[in-house]
Parts: sequence; structure tokens; C-alpha cells
Amino acid sequence: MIKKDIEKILGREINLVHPKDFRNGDYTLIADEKTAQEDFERLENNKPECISKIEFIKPRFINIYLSKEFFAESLKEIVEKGENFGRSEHARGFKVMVEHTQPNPFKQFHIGHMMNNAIGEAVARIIKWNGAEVKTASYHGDIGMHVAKALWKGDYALGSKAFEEDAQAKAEIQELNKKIYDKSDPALNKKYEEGRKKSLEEFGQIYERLGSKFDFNFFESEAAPVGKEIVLENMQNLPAGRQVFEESEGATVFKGEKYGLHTRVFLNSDKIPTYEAKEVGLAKIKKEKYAFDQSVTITANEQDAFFYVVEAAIGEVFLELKGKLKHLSHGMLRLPSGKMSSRTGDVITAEALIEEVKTRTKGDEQVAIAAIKYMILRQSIGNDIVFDFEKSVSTEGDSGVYLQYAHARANSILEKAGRKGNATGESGETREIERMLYRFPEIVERAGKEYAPNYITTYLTELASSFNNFYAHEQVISDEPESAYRLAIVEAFSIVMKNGLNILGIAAPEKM
RNA sequence: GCCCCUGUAGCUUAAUGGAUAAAGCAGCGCUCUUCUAAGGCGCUGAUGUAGGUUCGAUUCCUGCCAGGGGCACCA
Repeated sequence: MIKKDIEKILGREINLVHPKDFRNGDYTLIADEKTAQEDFERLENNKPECISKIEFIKPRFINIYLSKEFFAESLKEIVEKGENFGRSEHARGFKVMVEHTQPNPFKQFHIGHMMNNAIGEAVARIIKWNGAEVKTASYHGDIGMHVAKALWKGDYALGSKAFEEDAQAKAEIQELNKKIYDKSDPALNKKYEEGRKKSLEEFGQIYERLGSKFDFNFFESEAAPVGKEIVLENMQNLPAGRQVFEESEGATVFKGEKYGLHTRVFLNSDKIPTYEAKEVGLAKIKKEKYAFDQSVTITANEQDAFFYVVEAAIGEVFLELKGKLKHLSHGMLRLPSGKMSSRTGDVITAEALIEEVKTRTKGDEQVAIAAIKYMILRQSIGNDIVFDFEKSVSTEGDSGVYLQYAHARANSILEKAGRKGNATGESGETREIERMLYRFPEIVERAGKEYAPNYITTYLTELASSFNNFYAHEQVISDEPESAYRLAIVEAFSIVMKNGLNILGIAAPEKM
């Protein structure tokens, strides 16, 4: 709003930022050195009501201070909009599918899945808050070599180890994979179906605990035949030179070299579709189920190279999908005590982590899950994160609990006061908390444009800190005329914090 | 060997090309007769390295060093 007002006055687009230090104003216009003086004078002479002061700092900084009336007005707006405060319209009409979590049946739901789930859930919600229509999807690897490895002797780690070390076992597992794929062995089919069903039930339970819901569940078993067909079609029915896929050493591959990438196998020499071909099939299934403008897939960054190649292949097969696929990757969730590997069976399940953290949150599961989610979401997506039980999940400082606690405190004050705030009353000095609250919608929008949940966590932490400061230094409930205005601040804070936690998929208990 | 990602305080992390690089933890001092002390206030402490672009670089470009990931029938 402010930006548009100023652009109107100056008649051009401007570079407007929030200074890091509030003492330098609420906004800074970074002007061109040549026109800065002129811009300053024009603003000074056409000052909008919401601006109380404008100052010109030497070469090019024009600092803008908002008026008391502006802050009072923003508090009123927050209270009026309530749970809708912060919603943006900038992505209205845009259809997005967000695929995340992707646990594989026959294998455990480990902390890597939990990390992916926290990010995926937050990203989906952020996009939704920006006005887009969002559908979430999980994709389950219910077929493929990992299933054969798991079914070989009933244990994935065992099968995986034997596959690499024992040629005999490797041959048996490959044979098993073929049988699972063509469903030629009734006894095996039964074992397979039972195991698959059990896994999916367990995943459902953990989703519920994490507060995650999916609009679609896709399976590799359905994507496989679709993918295989597409691969064959784009090889056989096209003239030489126009073929997307080609034969090489008995396998069917996509030569990524023409994109500066590398070759990957889509059908193995047994004509069984690999993960690559299944991903192509999945793209087709997705677009038929939901006519998305963008499909976001969230995975660990060890799959980056895989996705570059597969997306290039999909772009050739489905021209209309070119540029509509977005791959977002995150690092590993590392624990202070060593690495985790699903191949050796050395995995830490999501459940084990939740239980472990619970012992440090007085047994409260909502608080424990909030602590874990916050640790994951507080930093920019992409790098590994180190999850330290002892310190990082502590209930102090930069943590999910800190946010929940500040929110609960605000509610407690409102309840104790037994009356609503009133932002039209006596306001006194403008406080840091007021200077933070009105910014929430711009934070949501920025987070939406960059798929960056940590913009929200960072903001909320600063907001909670401002609130705690405010709370520690001012008597909110009193007979003074400013009391009503202070209550309005508390009320607005409670709303913004709750909405913020909601966007992140973190619970916001009313009491703690 | 080739490709991709990452190097910020003792530790874990922030910082849409902008002002004095921001927090939390740890350490050292304060602070509960007062609305939830799971809180607040203060001190100490950092951009791997060498260049380049720019009025201005943690941010963009190049070399080097260090760490992680990937590179044909796994997912």
C-alpha cells in the first residue's frame, strides 16, 4: 500500500525496503543519487496521511516513518480480519499441486520423511495463503527393487546388504522384482498386498499425528505401466533423431547430455520401468487428475541430479508441462549421534524422535511436534540441519515452544482482562510490536513467492520477542486510558501468531 | 575424473545488492511483593581464502582450499 502510494507520487517504480533498525524508520526508499534530493522534496510536499516523517540521509537513503494513526488503523484491520489476516490474493486463480513426504511401503517412516513432511505441509499452506488453489499429494514407492529387497527375507536392510555383497542373492532379488511386477506368483502377491496395506495404515497414523492430510495418494505401481508406455511410445513411434528415448546396452535410456546433463536408465534390460520412467508416468497421472499450473515436488537434495534429467525428459514428452514442474530439495536431518542409513537398518523413525522429544516437553505431543517442526522450518530449505536433542529442542529461546508460549500468554491476558481491546483509544508511544504486526501480510507474500517457510519462522520469532518485551515492560491491564489500546495490541498479536503458526502447520494451543 | 550444493561468533542458524552483519544456545553479570520467569535487560564474540564487478558485496562473477551429495539398469 505504502509502496503504491509513493510510486504514484514519484511516478515510477521504486526500491523500498524495511531498514534493519527501526530507528532508521519503517521504510527506506533507496533512490538514485542524482534524483534523491528531488524525490525527497516531492514526497515531503505530497506526504500521505499515513506518514509522519520523512528524512533524507546523505547520498540516497530516504527514511519514512509511519504515523500513529497508521498503526492504530493496522491493529483495527488485524482484529477485523481475524483468522484471515495475512491472506494474499496475488496467486489467485493459480493451481498448484504439492507432492511431498513419499514414504515407501515395506520401509520405515523415518526422520527424513518427517523433515520432508514438515516442509511440504508448510509450503502447501503458504501457497494456499497466497490465494492459490492447492492440492497435496503423496507418492508411495510400493513397487521396485526396494520392495523386492524387503520381501526377499522379510527385512529391507538384510536384502539390501545381500544384494550388494552376494551375487546369488542379487539374482534372486532381481527375479523377485520381476515377479512382483508381473504378479505371476499368487503366494507372493498375497504377501505383498498384506505388507503394503500394513505400511499404508501406519503412514496414515503418523500423518494424523503430524497434522498432515493429502488430497491424492499416488503409487509407483500405477505410475509404472503408464511410464513404460510413454517411454516406448516416444521411442518407437517417432522417426530417428526425434526419439526422446533410445536403446543402449540393453536398457532404454534418455541421453541427458544435450541438456548438459547425463544419461539415465528409464527401462532396465528386463523392460521393467525404473524410478525414472515411473516419474514420467506420474507426471501424466497428475496432470490428468488435476490441471495444475505448477507441480511442486519436494525431495531430499540427493535426488537433484535425478530430477534435472527426468524433468528434461518430461519436458520433451509433454511439451505443455515444460516449465511447470518445480523441484524443491532439502538436506538431511542429522542427529548429533552419527549418521542414519536405511540400507544398514540404522534408521531413526519419526515416532522414536517424537517420543524422545516428548520426554523433554512434559509429555505433551503437540508441543514436541511443534518443537521438531520449528527446528526444521526455521532455516532456509536446502542445507542439512543438525537436530540437537539437548539444546535445540530446549523450551527456551529460538524454538517452537517459545512461539506457542507467547501466544498462550497473550490469550491468558485477554481472558484475564475480560474485555476487548480498542485501537481507537489513547495509544502512547509507538512500540516495536506495532511496527512488526502490520508487516505480516508482506512476509506471507514473500514466503509464497520464494517457497520459504523460514521467512515466517524468523518473523514470528522476532514478533514473539517484541511481544515479550512489550509484556515485560508495560502493564497491559490497568485503569489508564492506554489500557484499551494495549489490549488491542495483545489481541492483534494473538491473531497474527496463531495465523503464522497455522501457515507453518504448527499447533497454536490457547493455553499452556 | 566430471557435475551439483554448502562454507557467517565456541555451537546451531538469520540477513529481498544497502546503513553499525541479526538471533538462539553456551559463558559472565543483573532481573520474579506486579497480567504465565517456558520471560526480560546488559557484556564477550563471526562473513574459508585470493581477486573482480559496484557508489555500496555475506549476497553477483572467477581461481584456490575445505565439507557434503550425485554420476547406467536402486529409490
